[in-house]
Amino acid sequence: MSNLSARSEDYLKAIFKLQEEKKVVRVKDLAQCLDVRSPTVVGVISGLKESGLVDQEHYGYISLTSEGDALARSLVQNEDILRSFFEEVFSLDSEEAGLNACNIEHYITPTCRERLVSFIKFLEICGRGSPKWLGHFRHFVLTGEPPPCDRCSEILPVDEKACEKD
Amino acid sequence: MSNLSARSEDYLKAIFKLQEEKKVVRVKDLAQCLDVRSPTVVGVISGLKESGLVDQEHYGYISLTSEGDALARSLVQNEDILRSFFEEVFSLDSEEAGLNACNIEHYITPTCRERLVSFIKFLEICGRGSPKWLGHFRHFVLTGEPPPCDRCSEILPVDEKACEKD
DNA sequence: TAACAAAAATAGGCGAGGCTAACAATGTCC
DNA sequence: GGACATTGTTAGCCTCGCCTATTTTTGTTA
Repeated sequence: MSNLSARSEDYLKAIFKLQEEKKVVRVKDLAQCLDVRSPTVVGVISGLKESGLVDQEHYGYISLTSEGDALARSLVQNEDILRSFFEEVFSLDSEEAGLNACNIEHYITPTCRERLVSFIKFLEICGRGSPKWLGHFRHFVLTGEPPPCDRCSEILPVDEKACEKD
Repeated sequence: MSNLSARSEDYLKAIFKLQEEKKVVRVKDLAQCLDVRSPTVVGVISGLKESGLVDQEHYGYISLTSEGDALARSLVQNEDILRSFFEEVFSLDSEEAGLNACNIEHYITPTCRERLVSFIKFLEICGRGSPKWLGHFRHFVLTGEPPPCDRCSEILPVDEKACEKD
């Protein structure tokens, strides 16, 4: 995808996010954010500098090159798509959705990503973000009770209508 | 999850799968399957032996201990769940679904896995594997045309019924 | 401005998971 | 049973991403 290791992508994403919220990014911030020690950051950053994705002057702040920014932005975007999916469809809480999204983001193929986007868009179109069947699924997850559409598709048109109201 | 690196999990899964189809597993088979050289396999396997997950006598065949077998089975099962999801819900072709599943399997949290299982079960219950909305989604993915349920939920009960027939 | 605190960089080490080249064991076939 | 091909192992090296200990630079403050 990006020719970078998963870990380097993590560093790039972290820089991007920190830049948004803090304006300047220091080695120390990154270390804290990624839960590693400063020398580790220095090492990885030096690789990203060589790849032309990151700028930093000696003992100075860290920033993304335009190339690095574009890449980081797309990675973060992928992560956001995944998080939305996990939150909205799978009803994971924000933290767990984020964890899954962050870890998985490196590995999904472009088509898979595209399908995720489509799926979320589909939800929007077909039920303003939450079509009926999704409510049924959430109910199923929480209670284990089979969804009402079960009955619908087995019995009468009358009941189908009832289900739709559900 | 398993306290093992993602890569070690790959080796374990590969042994499990090869064992199913070939009965005996050799270093060479694993090397081919994982696209690495024999010495690499020997190195990783030696770690798995120390962890008590794999058995092998000197210059002999490789097999899973009962512990290794149990672990590998659960990993492969997770992978299968993901593949089903990608194939059935996202309409990815078999190969791409497998690729995503294999790469992602290491990273999903237990709750996320559970939701995947629930989701697939939900599809089974609510439409014998393929409820109407899923057909609509597939159509949406292929053509970009908005799903009919869009119209349904905006207009009249009569049309709702029409949608259900769709 | 000199001293000290904070942050970044360097030096050097470690384990995982790759590799090649060389060597050892095993199996097969005349 | 000896020769040779196949396969597994060992040795030794590399990169990545992590670490601790130490040094260098920068910033602050008396």
